[in-house]
Amino acid sequence: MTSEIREQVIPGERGPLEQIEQSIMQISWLAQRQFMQLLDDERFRLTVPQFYTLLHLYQLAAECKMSDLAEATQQSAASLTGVVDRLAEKQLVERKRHTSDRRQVMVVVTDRGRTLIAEIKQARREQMQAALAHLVDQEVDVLIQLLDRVLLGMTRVLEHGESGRWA
Amino acid sequence: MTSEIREQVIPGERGPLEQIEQSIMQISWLAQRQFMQLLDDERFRLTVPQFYTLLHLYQLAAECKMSDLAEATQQSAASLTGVVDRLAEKQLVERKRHTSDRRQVMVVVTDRGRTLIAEIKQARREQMQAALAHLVDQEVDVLIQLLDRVLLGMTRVLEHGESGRWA
DNA sequence: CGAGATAATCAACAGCCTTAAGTATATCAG
DNA sequence: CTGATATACTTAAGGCTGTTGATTATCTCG
Repeated sequence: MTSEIREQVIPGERGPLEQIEQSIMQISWLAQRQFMQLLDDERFRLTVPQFYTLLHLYQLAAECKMSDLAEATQQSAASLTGVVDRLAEKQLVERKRHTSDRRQVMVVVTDRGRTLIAEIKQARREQMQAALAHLVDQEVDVLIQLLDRVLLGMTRVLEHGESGRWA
Repeated sequence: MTSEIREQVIPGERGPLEQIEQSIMQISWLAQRQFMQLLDDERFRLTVPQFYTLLHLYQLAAECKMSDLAEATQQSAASLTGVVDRLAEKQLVERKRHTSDRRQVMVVVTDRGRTLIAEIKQARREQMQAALAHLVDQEVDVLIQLLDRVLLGMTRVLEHGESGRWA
């Protein structure tokens, strides 16, 4: 895996991995904060976990059982119950019982939910456009490819970790 | 600012900006979730906002008044009060009064806090190493540069936004 | 001194997180 | 069929963070 030594751990030294670590941490933090504020807008009135839950259902374009939804969105089942409660109150999703196994609860996004997600994604794209305005097209392409591979690496580590946890 | 039209908004079409938007959103979400679990480890027992607050003080390497800290970490003053309360309980930071202006509260990281941050950064780097193991050195370099520019764009938009908000 | 601005905290309430316990349904051995 | 066990989800309690609006202490300036 680590066939070469990219970084010697000299205190005070900053290796490339540490730089990426810091950049990703900061981008994650800032992106979440800004997104939180965007979602708080009167047009949307969603929280971040609510958005990601709804987004997953939107992208799936099919009904999804609670436990699968919990795993996909990295939330505990107990947490997800509350999130789906609030989404259902707002009529953005609907709960149904699985026909044959009545223990399972299936969740689907409603038309209202689909519309809302589309609006949020549009607003988010405008934010992104402002943040990336100074990158040229070619850089954008490279960035897309690299981000995809980072994402792949992160999800893979997640899957391999014992019961979804790292540490 | 948007001198060229990179993306026509055709519903259902996926332009490059939308791809970056999605990648960054997903990476942010995953990174935060994974980091949350790492911080929950018995060695650390921190929350994400506590970590970022402590990190800022660590990087600053100087005392910082509450309002500056709130702005730097994108938290409301009211929220930050509680976060600093808990960090102080754990003896990771200390509160002091500004000598001349006694309204201001200055916060400093303690030795204990510095040690903890260093340990967390080390653990985080190991996670990152696993996630980025399949990138070659040159890609890592390019990624660093692009992430820096994304970060710059995001912070700049933040600063220009009315009272720190977008939307 | 007194009015107003500024810095931080407090109070009340909602949402999400964790852990542990509880409920309903399914499965399977005897 | 019955009873034990497993599975899927919900509920409950407690802690942390977020919001808004009020409050306290201090500073500044006329």
